[in-house]
Amino acid sequence: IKILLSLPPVKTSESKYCQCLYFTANALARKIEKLAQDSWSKVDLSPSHAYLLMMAIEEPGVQPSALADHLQLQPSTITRLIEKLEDRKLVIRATEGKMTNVYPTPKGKELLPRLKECLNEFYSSYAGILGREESARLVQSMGKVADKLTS
Amino acid sequence: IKILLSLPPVKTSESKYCQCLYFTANALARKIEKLAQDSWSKVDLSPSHAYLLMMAIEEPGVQPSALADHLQLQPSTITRLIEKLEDRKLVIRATEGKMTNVYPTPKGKELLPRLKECLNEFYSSYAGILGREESARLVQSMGKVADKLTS
DNA sequence: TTTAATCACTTGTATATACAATAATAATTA
DNA sequence: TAATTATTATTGTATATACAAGTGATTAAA
Repeated sequence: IKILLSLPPVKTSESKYCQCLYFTANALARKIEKLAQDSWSKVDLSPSHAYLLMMAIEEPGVQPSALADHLQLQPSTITRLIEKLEDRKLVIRATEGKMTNVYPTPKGKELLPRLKECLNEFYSSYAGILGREESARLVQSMGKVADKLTS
Repeated sequence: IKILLSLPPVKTSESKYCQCLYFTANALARKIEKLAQDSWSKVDLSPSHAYLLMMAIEEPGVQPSALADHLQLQPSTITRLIEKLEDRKLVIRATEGKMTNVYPTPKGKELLPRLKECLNEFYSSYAGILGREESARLVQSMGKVADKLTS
């Protein structure tokens, strides 16, 4: 007789090194990344690309340095993200002197309603699992901790 | 007169999208990753390589699948990590049929005391910033959340 | 007992991100 | 005003990880 065991995945909290912030933080980030990717797959963008595009729509002409600050990524990463969005004709860059401004194209702006849908879907997908309260609490405390670690 | 402003970095909790679990979790994970990398740079290993090596020392003959479970990484990632440790003569693989066993080499075992030092340094580095209590609480709640997201 | 399914791992390739070095421009200082 | 320094962004390269497809080895099914 074949027993379909289908072992449940090892829980993060039961992993041998679960008490280590390193694994826990990374494992959590990867799971959230996956949730987010699923939500934004409908517009065929990675979460980071989608957020960047949304920022460019909300604040046309936003500069890479500001994007780097808000998205908490390095400038070089921002350059790479913009390049891809430019390839897809969703934004354009206007360089003037040492400054660069990023503007959404009409095609990019058209995408806004769908982007918002994805955002809502993503929020719901974790709020639905964790509850609104716990989600908010977690985000808050992770934010505070991240700040403390910036020393 | 030159004013040395040296602007403080934008705080995670003040970022435009700070309320979004996506950025917060990723930003936190990246900061912790960096702390961990600093701690293990003394043995010239990435945190993941170091943990894998420690597991192989603690449990000689451990299999890639078990490593994947405990380190919460995909099997292919484990293969890559082992390859590098093998290149550096810190572990060896013994393949028997479809199974593979990973053993530390003498050179790998010698490294154990230094690995433990790094581990302690890493723990101290965040416990020193966050406090033991808060660290433990955070790890716990992140672990619980990660489990809930595995659905 | 041959065939099919499953398992344990590996390989090829892709993504997300970073660091270090560079270029171009702008702002300070001498 | 010429020389130096700082700022903004980009490029080349590297790391950490994943997914999907592939390879043997084993187990189950026909």
